[in-house]
Amino acid sequence: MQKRSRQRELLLEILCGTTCHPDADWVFSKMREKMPNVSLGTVYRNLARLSEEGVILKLDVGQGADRFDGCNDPHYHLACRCCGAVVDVPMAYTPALNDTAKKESGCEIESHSLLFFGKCPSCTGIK
Amino acid sequence: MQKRSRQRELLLEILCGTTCHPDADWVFSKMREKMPNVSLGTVYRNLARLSEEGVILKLDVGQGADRFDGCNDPHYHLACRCCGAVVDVPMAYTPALNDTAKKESGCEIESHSLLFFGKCPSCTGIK
DNA sequence: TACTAAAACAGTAATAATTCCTATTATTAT
DNA sequence: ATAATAATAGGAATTATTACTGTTTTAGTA
Repeated sequence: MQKRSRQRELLLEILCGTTCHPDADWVFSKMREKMPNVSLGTVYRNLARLSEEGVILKLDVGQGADRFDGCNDPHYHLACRCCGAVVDVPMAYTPALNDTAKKESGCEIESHSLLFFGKCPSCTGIK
Repeated sequence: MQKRSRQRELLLEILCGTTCHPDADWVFSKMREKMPNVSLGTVYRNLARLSEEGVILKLDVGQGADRFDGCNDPHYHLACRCCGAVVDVPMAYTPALNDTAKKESGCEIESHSLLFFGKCPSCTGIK
């Protein structure tokens, strides 16, 4: 039987209160500000659980730690190669890509992830 | 000044001789069969170098070790959630996705990676 | 409110994947 | 052949994450 925990609720509040797509360590620091004894294991365990439940999204951006997104509508992201930021890309989510892949390959396709690499709004134009 | 090495040449020969999208450790084992003293550091260093040079592709499949592909034409992959295999998805590479993302976000987009999750041909139909 | 079962936690150890370091070896230009 | 330096082998170190264990918290029940 599933039980609530103050730790998980705080985690979700913090994650939903930012748009920075943080990693586990950032969430851990933020949680420590309000709950000084929370442990990193708890952060990882709850991030894993919430993403398995579909409450949050887990983003693998190809290098460094996994990032998480409190907004769970499927959508796409850009990883900035200048500053490392991960930002939302406001283009339509395209489930039809799954159908195309299925038709071409004959495989059962369940989902996809599309990640762009480039420069985020604040780095665009520099370097 | 860049120098050739027998290690790097063997690595490339092995990677181009398989379609299994192996990880560093698999490449290391195969190399050891022909070159028993090769070190894992050398494998990692050359995989990184060759992928930076664009000679091979580095694939991040969301869990476990990075995978590598000796075929460097941009193309898409499926990660099988049953057996862990990574297989090519024979659908057209779509650079237009970059243009769409650019138009919608105003960001500079350099590239994208599209990864499907589902079942590979040998696992399709089971479970 | 008190009691109990088990879910969740804190703190720590362990693991997996990868990178870094240093002395030695191999490659290439002369 | 010699010299300069790129690359290596082997191992240590780092990073991100997971696993373990004894304690605390939660929630159902009396």
